[in-house]
Amino acid sequence: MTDTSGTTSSTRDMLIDAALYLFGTKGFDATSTRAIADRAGANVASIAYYFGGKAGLRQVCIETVASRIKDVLAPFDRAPWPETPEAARAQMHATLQAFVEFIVGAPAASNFMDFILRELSEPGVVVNYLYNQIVLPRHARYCALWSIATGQPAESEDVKLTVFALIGQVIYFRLAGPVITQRMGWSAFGPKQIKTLTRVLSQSLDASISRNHT
Amino acid sequence: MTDTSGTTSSTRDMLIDAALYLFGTKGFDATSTRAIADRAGANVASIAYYFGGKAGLRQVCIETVASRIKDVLAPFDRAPWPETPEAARAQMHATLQAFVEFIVGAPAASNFMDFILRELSEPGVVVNYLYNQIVLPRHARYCALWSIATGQPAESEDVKLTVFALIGQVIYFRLAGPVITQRMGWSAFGPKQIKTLTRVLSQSLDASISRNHT
DNA sequence: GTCTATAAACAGATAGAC
DNA sequence: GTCTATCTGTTTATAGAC
Repeated sequence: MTDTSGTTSSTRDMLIDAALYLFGTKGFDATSTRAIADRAGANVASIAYYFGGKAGLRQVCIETVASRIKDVLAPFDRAPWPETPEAARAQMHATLQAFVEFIVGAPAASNFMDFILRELSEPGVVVNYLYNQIVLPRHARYCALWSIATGQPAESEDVKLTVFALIGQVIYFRLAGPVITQRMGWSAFGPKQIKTLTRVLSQSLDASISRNHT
Repeated sequence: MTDTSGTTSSTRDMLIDAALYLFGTKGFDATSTRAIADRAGANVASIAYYFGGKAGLRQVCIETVASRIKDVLAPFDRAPWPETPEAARAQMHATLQAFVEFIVGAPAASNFMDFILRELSEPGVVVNYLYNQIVLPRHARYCALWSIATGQPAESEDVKLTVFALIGQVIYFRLAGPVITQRMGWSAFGPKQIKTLTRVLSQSLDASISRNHT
């Protein structure tokens, strides 16, 4: 396997993937460096060698996750800016669908969604980094879309809260996944379930936009 | 202070409160038994004496939280069953308002809301206990209310998911509190902010009910 | 019931051979 | 770059005095 990027990073990447999985499923404090090394098929000392220590590995995990999420969301950020309320509404629906598929469905991205949710609950530099890199620019854009669709001022308290509620719904279906699937009688969030969920949330979005449309 | 219940439980209760706070803010694994004992003004060995160990204390915390939450929600569970769509809609609004005040505002209940959210993310016996004691009976009731308000079948997939989305919004505002208050330019979720949030979520609820009302 | 002292296991970090 | 061996501190749990 030749490495065209210029650096040899096989075990380094293995360590990041292992840490992402273990931090996400068990939590940072509950994960030992030995467990990470074992899962990566590497040695304990390699963590200090590559990342300076456990804390450094966590920081690299955060940056990796932020980078990957930005890659996934990039197409939607580059979508042409809508000029009619109908176009704005359509773009919000498309974005919502992508959100649900990515956040709730996440067959491959499962590792770092769990990681993010764990980090989100403890305030600090981590949350601030994710906030500035991911949340704020996206939230501002969706507020602007909402404004175009409804005519309400984009930076009003009501619009900002409404958009947060919209995002929150999706996040919650991921967070409370086990409880929800049990109640629904589902074994997991498969393609069929994601489709149903997307339809329900889309209807709710439509109802809110219509209601607020002047 | 006389104890009419028959058992002396002062230090025991102090330990539970301390554990609830520390497990909730820092997480179970990141909390040492020494930190719990210090905060409770008790000795490390008292944890083993009363609860058998750290794991036993966690289990007692779970049961305590479930019990307190049921006490808070009891008045709403005992509300008279509505007979008209309008009455059902009104009861859903009242319940939503109570939810927001309790879950997001939670000035006193802050300790065990954080605790719950941490436990919620790791599947196992804990989640199952909370699910059967708290989530399932409440969710079923709200589905029935929704059914009365809209005419849709209470146990349909769409209604169940809609009610989960409704609950999820509120939970999310608690979970992502730091990020949201920062974006809103708020210092915290005070009474004024709670009122604004309740109004926005109520409008969203109304829009969905109206849209689905046959 | 409450405490001190300590045991036994485990954590993260590091030194140095190869 | 990767490994073994080890250092140092901290963890939970427990034995036993009072």
